[in-house]
Amino acid sequence: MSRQSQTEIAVLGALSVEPMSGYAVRQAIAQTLGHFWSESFGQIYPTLGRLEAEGLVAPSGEGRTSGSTYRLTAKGRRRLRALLQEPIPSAPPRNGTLLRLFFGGLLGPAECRGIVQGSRDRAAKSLAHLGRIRVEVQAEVDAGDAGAAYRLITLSAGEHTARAQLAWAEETLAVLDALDALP
Amino acid sequence: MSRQSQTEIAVLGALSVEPMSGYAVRQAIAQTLGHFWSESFGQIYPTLGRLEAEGLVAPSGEGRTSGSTYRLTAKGRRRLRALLQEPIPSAPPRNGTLLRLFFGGLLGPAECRGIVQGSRDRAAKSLAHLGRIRVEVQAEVDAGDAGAAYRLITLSAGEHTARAQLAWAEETLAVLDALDALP
DNA sequence: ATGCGACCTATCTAGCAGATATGTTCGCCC
DNA sequence: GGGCGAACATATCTGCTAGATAGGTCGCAT
Repeated sequence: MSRQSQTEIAVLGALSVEPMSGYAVRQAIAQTLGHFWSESFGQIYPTLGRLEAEGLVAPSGEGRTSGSTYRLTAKGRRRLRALLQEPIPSAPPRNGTLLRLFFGGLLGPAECRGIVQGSRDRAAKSLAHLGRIRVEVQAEVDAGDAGAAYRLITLSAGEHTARAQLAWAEETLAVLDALDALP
Repeated sequence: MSRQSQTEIAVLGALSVEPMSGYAVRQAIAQTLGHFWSESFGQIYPTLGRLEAEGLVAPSGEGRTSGSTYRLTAKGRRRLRALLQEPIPSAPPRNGTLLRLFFGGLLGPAECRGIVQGSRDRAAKSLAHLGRIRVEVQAEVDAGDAGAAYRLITLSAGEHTARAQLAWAEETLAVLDALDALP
């Protein structure tokens, strides 16, 4: 039961906040879990169908258009809690930037600089973005939202990672300068 | 041509160091690229077959057993250099730890502590492991190995990431303690 | 001599991302 | 009021990918 269930957690989790359509689930995941999770329609719709067949979610006739809206059932909420407790499948690494830099000797310092600068810029952008979200979530914490504290925790993880990436990129640009200058 | 080619880079890159069998390619990737890359046999063997058909790698009758050993051809080396220059596909996020903590309100602080401690322990272990590799690679740098400087760069990235994860975990454990104590 | 562990080559299943196709509904400008 | 574009919504297909599984060879130690 360990394989799969990752998408299920995300979908059930999204619906645990409020009822919504498949489209809205995708939006919610991209916006609020965006910096550490993603789902595609190709996953969401089959998953919703399966979850409905199992009685974990149910249609809830609402929404702007003809689109069907789903809500979490009591059984679905129990299942979500159970899934959250399951062991965490190891995160697959796969960092394209590092793969290229590892063979950087074939490219030379100049080309590598470009790659590292791209990485630094993305980290800086991400850090700024997370900072903007932080003030929103902090406001929710101050307003007494119990779950907001946990959202702050995941936000903090993103910030730590982005700052680490930034620091590494600056350090690496200096190293590449030295490599370019010396030999 | 952007999709795929990620596995090709890793396989061609491994063979650029020295000729080896498919099994050894997997070993090499797991050992030296392990902290930011992975490949499975299910990917490696079909890829090797395709690369051979394209003339990018060629059998080089050697190796301990009946197993065929592959070497990089001149054409393959050119292809690798070209692939390294291609734009980097965005890294898929998917962090199972953060997915669970985001919905941590459903689990409670105690359960979350366990998840975060696991994350902290993995980071500490990783940091120690990377430190051991660092002394080896540093020795290669001192011995005048030109490519070793780039290996040091990717190593440093792993260390930055692991330290960030460690710092976040410590910070988060304190936050969870506070959540547990107050309400 | 056999049994263990390493080396080595596959193949299959299901998860998954991204692209694509198709249609609906809304707000708004002209 | 009619058309246009943006957001909304559902669905499917392709190919990459991880992990499991299964089979086979070889050297060596007990």
